[in-house]
This record gives sequence, structure tokens and C-alpha cells, in this order.
Amino acid sequence: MNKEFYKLKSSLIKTLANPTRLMIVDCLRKGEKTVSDIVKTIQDEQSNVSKNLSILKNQGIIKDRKVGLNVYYSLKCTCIKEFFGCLDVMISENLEYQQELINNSKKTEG
Amino acid sequence: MNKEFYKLKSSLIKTLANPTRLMIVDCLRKGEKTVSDIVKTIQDEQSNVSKNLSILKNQGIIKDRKVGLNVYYSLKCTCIKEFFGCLDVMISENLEYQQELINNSKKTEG
DNA sequence: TAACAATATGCTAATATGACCATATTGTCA
DNA sequence: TGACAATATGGTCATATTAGCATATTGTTA
Repeated sequence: MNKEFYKLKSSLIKTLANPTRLMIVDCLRKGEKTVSDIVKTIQDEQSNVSKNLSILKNQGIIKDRKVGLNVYYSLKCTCIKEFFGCLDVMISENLEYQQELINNSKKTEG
Repeated sequence: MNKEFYKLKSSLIKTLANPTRLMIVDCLRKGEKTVSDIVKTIQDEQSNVSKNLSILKNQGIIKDRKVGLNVYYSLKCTCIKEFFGCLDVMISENLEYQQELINNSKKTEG
């Protein structure tokens, strides 16, 4: 197995493994937005949003476009939908699993 | 936006943002495997593999089954395919993008 | 050019993560 | 039960990541 390839892949995933960046990406799924739009939507510090935008951009996940004072950001890749689709399935299955664990422990308690 | 939800989501993604764990998941896509099978395939320390298997299991990404001395691990979620599909698209697009950057810098150099 | 608005960057301390090694646990079989 | 094989866990140190703050940069308009 080619470890370098997996390192590359994991660094891409790492970029998405951050709540602020996930919120940004989710926000951009609705279309192109300026930095201040995003700041308002996700209610975070401007400097934080800006920093995380540049991290996402460096990983090639989003792109930008300057118009006067504003910078418009948008998703580069539409397949992000499938990415999140799988995550949502995993999360809901995981919740069911944890629910089962709770139920089973209740059974053995009594 | 519900920050707690994004934290949950990012912790799930974080679990996959590690080369060793990615190798394990990829290895398990071919079917159920014992710990020592995985150790051989990905050529890592047994203790590392074991630890990362338990991290994947705790996040509900894989499941296990004990048979005598052996523990068989397998993927819980088949949608992982879509997850990786999107990543692969992003990686190849990113490579193209970086290639462009290199080409453009060559143009302006001359 | 001064004042302002939008965005980006540098620094820092707290926290999280990783690999590695030694060792523990669990199960089998003679 | 003792020896062994498969797997899991604990401790540790180096490194990575994060948010928050202050400040810098860039662009506009009067």
C-alpha cells in the first residue's frame, strides 16, 4: 500500500474535519457568498472565518473571486454532496447503534 | 447553525483523517479481515493497528466479531464508497489545479 | 491623501493527536 | 496449569491544531 497516497488523502479529509470549516462548506452549498455573508451565517469571528477560508482554498475545496472590497467564495467540487451524504448515513446509523447499546444496558439492569 | 451538530460531524470525519485508518478502511473494503491480516497488508505495528481499529469501532465505522483467538473486523457502512469517490475527485482536480499553477508560473517566468 | 470598510495575517497559549514501546489481556492447546 | 498466539491497553513525548486577539493589507470614496 502506498502510504504517501494515504497521507495526501488524509490531509484532504483533515481539512474538512473541523466544525467551522464544515459550516462554511455547508453555507457555500447554497451558492457563492462573501466573507461577511459567511461570518453572519455561521456567527464566528471574522479572522477565524478568513483563516479557515484560506485553508479550504489551499486544499482546492473552494475558490474565490474578488469584486472591489468583497471576496466571493464558492465550492469547487459538486461531489461534496455525496461526501456529506455518506457522513449523514454514518451519523444516523451511529445514533441508532448507541441507542441500541442504551436499550441493551437497560434490559440487563432490571 | 447548530454548532454541536457540526462538532459531531467533524469528529466523525476526524476519525477518517488519518493515513493508518484510511488504509485499514480501504483494506476492509475487500471484506472481513483479522487484525493480523490487516497488519500484514498495511505493514504497520500491531499495537498501532489495534488502537486505530478501536478508534474506528468507537465511531461506528467498523464492527468486530470474535472467533477464538481471532477478531474479525468489517465495515459497517457501505456508503463509504461514495465518501471516497468524492475524495478521489477532489484529489485529482486538486492535482490538475496545482499543475495549472505550475504551468502559469512557468509562463510568467520567461 | 485621509478615513473607512472588507478581508487577511502573525502571534500565542491551550489542547489534541500520533507513533512508539512495553506490557496486559484473552483464548487455545498440550 | 504453563506456554504460546492474537489482540488490546497504558504511558510518554514530540508535534499539530485551534481560537482569539491585535494588527496588517487592500480597495473605495470623499
